[in-house]
Amino acid sequence: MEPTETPTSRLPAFIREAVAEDLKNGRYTYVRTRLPPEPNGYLHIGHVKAFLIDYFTAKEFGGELYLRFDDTNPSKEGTEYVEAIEDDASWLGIKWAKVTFASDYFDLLYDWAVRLVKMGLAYVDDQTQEEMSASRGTLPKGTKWSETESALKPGTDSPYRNRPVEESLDLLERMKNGEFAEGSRVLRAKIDMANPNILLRDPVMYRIMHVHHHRTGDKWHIYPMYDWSHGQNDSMEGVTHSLCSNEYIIHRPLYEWFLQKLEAFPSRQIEFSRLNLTYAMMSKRKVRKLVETGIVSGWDDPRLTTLRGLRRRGVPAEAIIDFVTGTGETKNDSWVEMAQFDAIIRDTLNKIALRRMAVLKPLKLVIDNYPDDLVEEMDAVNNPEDPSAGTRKVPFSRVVYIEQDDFREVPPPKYFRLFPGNEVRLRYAYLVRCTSVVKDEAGNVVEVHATYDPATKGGDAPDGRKVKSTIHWVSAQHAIKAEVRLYDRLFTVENPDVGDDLQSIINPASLEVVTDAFVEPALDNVKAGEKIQFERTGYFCTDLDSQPGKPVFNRTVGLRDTWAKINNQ
RNA sequence: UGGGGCGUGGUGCAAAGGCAGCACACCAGACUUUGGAUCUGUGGAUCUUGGUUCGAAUCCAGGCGCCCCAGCCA
Repeated sequence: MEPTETPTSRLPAFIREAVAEDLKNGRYTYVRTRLPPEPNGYLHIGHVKAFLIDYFTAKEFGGELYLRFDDTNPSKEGTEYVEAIEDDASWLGIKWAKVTFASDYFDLLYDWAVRLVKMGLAYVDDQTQEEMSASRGTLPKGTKWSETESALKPGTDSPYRNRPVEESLDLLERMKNGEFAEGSRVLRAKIDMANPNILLRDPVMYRIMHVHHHRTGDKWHIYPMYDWSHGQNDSMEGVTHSLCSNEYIIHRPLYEWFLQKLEAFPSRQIEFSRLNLTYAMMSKRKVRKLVETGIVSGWDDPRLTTLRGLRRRGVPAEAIIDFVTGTGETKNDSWVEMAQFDAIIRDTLNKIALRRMAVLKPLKLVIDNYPDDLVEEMDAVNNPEDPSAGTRKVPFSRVVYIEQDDFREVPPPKYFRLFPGNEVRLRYAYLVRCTSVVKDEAGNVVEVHATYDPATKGGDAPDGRKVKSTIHWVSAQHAIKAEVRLYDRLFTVENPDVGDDLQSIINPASLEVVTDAFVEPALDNVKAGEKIQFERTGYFCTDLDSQPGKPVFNRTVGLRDTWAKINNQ
């Protein structure tokens, strides 16, 4: 029996310790976490870390997880994203106790805001956006922090800051009812315009938006800001631990201020560092631009690190989870190398992918002494890593296709594959020796001739002689034509999130479409999403574009290629 | 002359005052019916200065570096 993995190995130590301590000292008697995606785009690998931490924290402590959509900005959000996010998260294997929405709490949240106004802790401000920005006591955009001493400068109070409570109450009600134009007024918390933490300089709670909401329709004309929603929703739902990325550290004092003033259930915010992956684009805005400008084929383009893209490329959910949890979670800013992700994908696929033979760049090999009309069924292993995957028959005949790369008329040093006079093994078939080549007028090799040793059926020589190389092949008369999409990294730079000229950082070789590959007959009827290893080439996955008799394969990741390294030296 | 966070090989993570270890990457070799997988080995790190201590990556003080914050985004 395999030892089952302890759930503790999936959680960052500092979070586990903090939660355990809260339980031990009675701060909480149970654990509840929440997953707070904004339904304004598709999930990418950067989100997975937060998902997993929330999920495993709840799981490890016998608590529960809520999936709560942060739908506080209807101008950017929509139902299609809600469905896609639920679908992607389910695919990852994440389970939640229930689905909620920030908008479920709009009524209660409004009541809480009224309470704060009545307590003299919030007020309606009539300043323009520019006035507010100027009075915050900071410098215009573009100024470097270090270039100024004015960052010290406290903000100045709004002229509306001390208006009567009754007046604020009336204006807030009318804001809610849609009586005022967008941008004309906001509700602000009354905290401290001189606070060194800018978020505490009377933050905006509600802004006016005459926008249709995908769940509440036209009921509301004001919508809450993140800071005046997230913590309150956590509290309303009885969330104990609100886990988020480091960028929210400076929001924590505000998070706590609201809950203390309202004497509400004291949810606790704990932060961790977000996942940065080299060569991956994490900015939703920029990914959207890639999709909209047609640089990629859609949100599920296999070159994207969206969950949908990874899924279509053939990356198993298990590999994503192992990768993200395996990178370890700390508060350190970090950049994980894409190579590490590739290694885990290979590792996962190595155990489960069925082996098949496929020739991507075909070269005809004629075995002159093999009978013209003979076809033999060769026994081939489906997965050497997993005997239970069984074997299959592969037809062999006089003319086969081999990879162009597996033949050189003039072999470079350390090249062990086919060249005139050399003997190699055709995998699971025979030892063959190259006898001659046929060239076209331009001098290109278009056909290779060889002879086979009938005593070596299956690949072993009775006299015990060894060959240095085994190459794969597909019988020409049995071959199935296939399209193969060779994906490579989308960007030429490690951090594609900086800069705005997308076109200049796109890897022109990120997709090579091979339309006339040949694959063995066993690949005729594979269902979409099937994980296959093309022997000696890489891991592939059948694409949803596959048609009967015309399969399409995506390269998930190449095999580790020692020859490529030798070749480069 | 603002506030906050973070500093361990190339990258990511361990080591909770006691031999600085693991994975990926890199290099060398063994084995191999995938130049895959597997196995073995090499090289390489505690930001810095001082202090406490028999002993410091770990504790203390100063310095340095990187990151986040001035949306009516989340």
